[in-house]
Amino acid sequence: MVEYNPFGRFRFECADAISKALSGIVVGDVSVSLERPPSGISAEMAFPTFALAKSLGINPMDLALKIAGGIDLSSYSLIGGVEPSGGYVNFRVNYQKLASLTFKSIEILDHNYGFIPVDKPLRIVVEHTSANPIHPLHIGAGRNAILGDSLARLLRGVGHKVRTHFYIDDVGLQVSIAAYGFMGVKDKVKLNLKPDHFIGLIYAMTNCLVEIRRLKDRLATLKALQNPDPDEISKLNAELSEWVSVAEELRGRSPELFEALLDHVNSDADPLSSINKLDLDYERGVEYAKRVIRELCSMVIEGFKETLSKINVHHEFWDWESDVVWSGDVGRVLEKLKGTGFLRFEGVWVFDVESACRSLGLKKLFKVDERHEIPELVLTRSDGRTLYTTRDIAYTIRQFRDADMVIHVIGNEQSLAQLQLRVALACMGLMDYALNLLHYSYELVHLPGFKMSSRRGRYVDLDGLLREAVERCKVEVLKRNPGLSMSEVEDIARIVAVGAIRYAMLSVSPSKRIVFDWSKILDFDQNSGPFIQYAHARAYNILAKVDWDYSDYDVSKLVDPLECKLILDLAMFPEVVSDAVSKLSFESLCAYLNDLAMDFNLFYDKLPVLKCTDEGLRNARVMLVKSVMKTLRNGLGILGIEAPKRM
RNA sequence: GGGCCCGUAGCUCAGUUUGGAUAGAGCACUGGCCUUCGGAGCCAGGGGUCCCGGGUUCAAAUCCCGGCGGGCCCA
Repeated sequence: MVEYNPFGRFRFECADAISKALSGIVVGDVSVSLERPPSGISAEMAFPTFALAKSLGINPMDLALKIAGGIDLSSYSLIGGVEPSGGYVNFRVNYQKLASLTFKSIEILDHNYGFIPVDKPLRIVVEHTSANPIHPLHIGAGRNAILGDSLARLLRGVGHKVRTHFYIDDVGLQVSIAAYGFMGVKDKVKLNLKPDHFIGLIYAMTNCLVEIRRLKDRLATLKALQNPDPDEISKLNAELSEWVSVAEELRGRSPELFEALLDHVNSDADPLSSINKLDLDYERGVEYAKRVIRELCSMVIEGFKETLSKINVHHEFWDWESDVVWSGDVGRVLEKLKGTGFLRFEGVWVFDVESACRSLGLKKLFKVDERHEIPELVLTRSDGRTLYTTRDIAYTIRQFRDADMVIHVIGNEQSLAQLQLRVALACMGLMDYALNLLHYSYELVHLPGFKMSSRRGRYVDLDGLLREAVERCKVEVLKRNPGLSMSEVEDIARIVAVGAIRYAMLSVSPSKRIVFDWSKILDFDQNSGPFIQYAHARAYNILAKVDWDYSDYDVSKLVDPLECKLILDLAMFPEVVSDAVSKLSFESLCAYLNDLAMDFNLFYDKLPVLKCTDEGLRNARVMLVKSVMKTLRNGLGILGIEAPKRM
């Protein structure tokens, strides 16, 4: 017999036993809510009688006694015992029967163990990472990518049809700044850099030079006045000197590139308007602009793909924001919104989100406090260019073409824009979309000491983080596996490093900001990816030495508390996964896998498998180890962490 | 000024959606285990006004109201 959810089976039996026992005591249905007793209580499931006792006007202890006495254990297979304790009815599980059911289920379900199939599979779009294509992915984008990728793995696991999308934000001023610089140097300077790093440097330098130029021009204009405002002059000077020091920093990274860009900017009478023109031309689809910006973005995206694949992240679709604009979708969205009566024109088009919410009664639907006035959204610039959120409305509608649900994995700072987006959809009569769009919000990664700033070229990039982590792991792998070839060492080190990084990102709630700390990410002790991977490798190596037929195993001999704990852990895995699905979060799953690894290490230390002299017990332990190995592997799979055979 | 998020051991965090028995991990700290299937391991120990104040309840870290502190967004 196969059971997708062995512990759930036990839970069901307990609830059934309670209901049957209650039918002799209470009339009518009572909802039976069971809970896990705290450690220290020797029971696996408990029913608190307090609420029911109160409604019946009797003492909880008496009620618990009465219920426990009314349960006939003979009709249940997994319940090993029942007893009243205070106001609780406590159930003990029959470990041997649970083990038998669990082992068989894991054996047969194998890679699918843990995933209880959903009744109705949905078509779900997960859009994640979507970093600006003008600099390398930094550590914050890494958090986004790892969360989004794991969400996709989790949802696929239980049967949803998931598509992952990367939204290439190639429209907008920042890309135009990078492209402006790129145009001036692309045929002159060749650096031996990964393309995204090369463009990142061009972007930071160009932005810096243009800023300095802008500030100098402003100062000159200001000083030419009759009565210049001294406060403003000193403010501009302060800004200028900050950018000058940024320039020094950047020049040091590549003097050749810096000088070339400096020439380029200096030879232009008005760099800012050149950039604005490029931006406008790109949005209009003018050929030269298309050529240069697409070339630049494609280079960066090649770099992204390389980086992402190293941390086991892959996107199926790469959508260009410009395609949405050029297709006319954005224009149609704007027209449609104008027809709703919630737009007004004051040089630019403004969307009155608050009155839209009020007349359509959206606040309750979107769980926004009625008293909260939602700020309006500016949709266009004065020259007709659209703004980011406007384009995002059109893009979201596209995402829904072939999907029941769309998940946007985007930082917490975008929560207002994402709310305004939902309101816009609702106004356009797309209420289904508005309700099935989920902003999966996460806090950014902070760097102690200074603020990360792509505009200033200051960030911790993912490639660097990974390189550092792999180097650190290589030392450890070499120490433990002296016979391996360098490429094997490299492979294992990469697997472990990625395990460490992904676990570090997934084990804390997305709503908590992460303060970046090398020592924490590279800590391979308990509560880390490598700790779990290590338990897997240990289990694998025991099994690799088993060369006999162990199908004749005797679960009744698994009586040691260490064995029982593992059996319980294994049986509970599917409920942990369901919980992750319903909360869309990974913290409990991480904690579970860490516990399972820890419980396995304990067992490993105390109870021999290969050297066990009792044959039936030895074979049962082999089954236990095998089940642990598969469960660890499946759990790590959700987190996008590989389960190594050695490390 | 308004909104969203966060506040639990020296540090990093689970637990809060759905209230339940003695609030859990890891790191760090102190002391132990190297004749054992891999020591990235295991065992023992100390460490708490669950930010504060009210309220609801048989029962509050958890729910409600009011504050305080930090981050972000809008202005």
